[in-house]
Amino acid sequence: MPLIKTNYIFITKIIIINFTIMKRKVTLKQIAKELDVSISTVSKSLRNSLEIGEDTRLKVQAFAKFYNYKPNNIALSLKNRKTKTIGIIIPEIVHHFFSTVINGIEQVANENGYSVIICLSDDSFDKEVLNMEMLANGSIDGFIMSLSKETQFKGDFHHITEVIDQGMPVVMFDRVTNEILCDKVIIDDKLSAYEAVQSLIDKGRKKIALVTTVDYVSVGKLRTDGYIKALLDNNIPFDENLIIKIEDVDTCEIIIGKLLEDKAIDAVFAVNELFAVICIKTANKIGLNVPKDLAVIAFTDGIISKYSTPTITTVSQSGIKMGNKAAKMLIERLESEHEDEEEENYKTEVIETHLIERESTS
Amino acid sequence: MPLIKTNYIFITKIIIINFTIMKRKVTLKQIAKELDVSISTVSKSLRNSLEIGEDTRLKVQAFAKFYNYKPNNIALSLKNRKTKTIGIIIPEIVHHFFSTVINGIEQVANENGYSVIICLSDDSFDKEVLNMEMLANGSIDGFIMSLSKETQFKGDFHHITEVIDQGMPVVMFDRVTNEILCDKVIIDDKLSAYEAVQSLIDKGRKKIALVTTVDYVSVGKLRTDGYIKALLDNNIPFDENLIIKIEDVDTCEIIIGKLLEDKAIDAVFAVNELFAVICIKTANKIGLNVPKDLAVIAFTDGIISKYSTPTITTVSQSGIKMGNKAAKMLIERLESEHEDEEEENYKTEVIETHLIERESTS
DNA sequence: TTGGTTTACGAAAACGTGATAGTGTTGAAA
DNA sequence: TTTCAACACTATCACGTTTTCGTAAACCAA
Repeated sequence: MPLIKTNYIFITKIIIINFTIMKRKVTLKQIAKELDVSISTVSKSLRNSLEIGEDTRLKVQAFAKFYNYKPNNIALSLKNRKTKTIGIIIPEIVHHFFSTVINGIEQVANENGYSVIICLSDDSFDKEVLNMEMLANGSIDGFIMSLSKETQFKGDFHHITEVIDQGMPVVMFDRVTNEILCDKVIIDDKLSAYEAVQSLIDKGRKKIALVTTVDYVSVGKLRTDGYIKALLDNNIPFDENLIIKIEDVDTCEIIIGKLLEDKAIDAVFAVNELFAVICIKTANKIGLNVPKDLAVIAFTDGIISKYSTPTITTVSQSGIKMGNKAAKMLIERLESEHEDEEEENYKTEVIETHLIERESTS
Repeated sequence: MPLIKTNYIFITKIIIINFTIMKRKVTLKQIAKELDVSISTVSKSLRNSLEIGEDTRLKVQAFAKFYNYKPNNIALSLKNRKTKTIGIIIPEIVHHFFSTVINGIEQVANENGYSVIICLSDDSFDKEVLNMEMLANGSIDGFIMSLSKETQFKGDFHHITEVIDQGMPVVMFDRVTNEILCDKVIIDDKLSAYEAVQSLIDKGRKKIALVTTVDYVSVGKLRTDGYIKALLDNNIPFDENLIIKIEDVDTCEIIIGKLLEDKAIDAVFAVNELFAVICIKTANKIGLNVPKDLAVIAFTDGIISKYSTPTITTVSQSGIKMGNKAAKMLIERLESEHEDEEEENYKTEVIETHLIERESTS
């Protein structure tokens, strides 16, 4: 039985080596040297190539298994010219929506053997550019990103154009721009806002205020549009004074307080749950009862809405779904790119939203 | 003026090339070919080597700049045997504390030219092992991780020992284990819990309940210990019935409700803010006023505590600081490892906590 | 024996980079 | 004129893989 004999020799050998090269990562070269065969033979054996005789193949496999050989990812990336890694660029991570999207991306990425590498722009244009350049130099196969506020404000997207021109696919989500042609995953911000406001009107609210962001934040603008449209469609006079645009969260309480001095206001539509909860707290302070005197509805369903008192009715945009979709689109493009070069049929996927009714409206 | 002449020729040349090789990433080889010099010359020119004549050097630099040449990260990683990438393994990302830590890690990493690659274990042992194996094959230089619940439950840390044995540094934070020797960043869970409970006692609370996690979650256990010690030190009889261990968040409301039936309970110490806010809501439901009838204090300062009604007094553990520290420790080890091999002086850093007093106690 | 086909393996290239070690030309000192 | 150094550049290797191509040896048929 030659096989057993081989194994025996092989095992004694291992023990000796074990003391010399310790537990450090083994390479094909080391295995080849130890077993006195060529690197090619080792490589082929491990991929079960029929070119290699059974004896050698099994010997190599046993040896590799013992040493827990795993191909070096970096070497593979270099050779294959793909890293199986997705780069994610988002404004911030301590943020329920964004972390949910990451979660969604990671799920799909993992299922398909991809890793995710995350960079934060901190809503800064420069950091966004820097991070993208860093990742674009071979570290990743494609981007999934949401624009920083500053980038949206400046309207400068050259860094994105650049990576796309280099043949690196980009999928944008949530905060997107029309100026870049690429795959996108969004919600219908305008329609969702419209429906939210409509629901307030349906509940008999007459004077609805809007607490939104500054206009250059794309989603803020769109939600504002939806709000206005809902009013007009219901023949409600649209009043500029009922719209406040928050630039700085830290000081918004005062502005909101001023807004609520108008006691005729019986509802507030806020473009995010932070604004909403601040509205509620401010309202409480000046003696208003939510929802009796003031109904509040927020965009983006997060942790705050669920645990605030009263709980807040929200427009839920599933970050998980957006992340899933974005990852799917990116991976699909990455894997298909080999067949047909640059068939630029970019898609924009719209993820459905729905209203989660809670205590703050009723 | 030969320089200008050179530049002229060079520019016209570029335009032609521009049409042929498009905007794709340029390599040293391509530049070398176009300028009819060797790869070494190009490489050296770009690193401003004095070996290369000024003419050639400037020419190459101009060409490279025009084409926006950037060295390929993967090639560099392979060559230098380091990736300048940190692997982060955490249980979940849609979680205020963990995302804060990531933020902290990313800050320091970025400052030092490192990227972060994030994997989620979803509190599953298998996913944790899989992710670590994936990253350990060359993708990263070191790990920063917090153990999954299941890993803590099983007490199986072989995957971590393995990467450490391979010479890959690991820094653990928050959910750590004594069974692994490595750098760690923690807070003094026991002491912090002790102080929180003491503060309740100082405010005259007599019967303090504890809402905690199951024991195998290391931090939950430690915080429980602190709670008990504070009681005993104040000669308050310790009552098993006042401690409830939550396994499943979804059903905890009922258990908490049952606990609060004991009207003598005048304070609750919860090991996280989610438990705390649920306590408050449950208390309100059964007619208790927080903080008058029931004081509530929570571990971990997050978004909920800040915006809940009433706002919640918390023990703040700065995720940012923990992340900063963890990243610093890892990078320090990575950069020093070359000098002295394997000088295993592992440290455990304790990050300070402090009590943030809000409305839920007073 | 010859010619051809398997079998079983090895050599070498390629991915992109940077470092080490050459190499040929020029100029100057001896 | 020889020698040696400075200059300006090139060749080669290594990092760890996979893959293509090549080639001995063995086998088989004619």
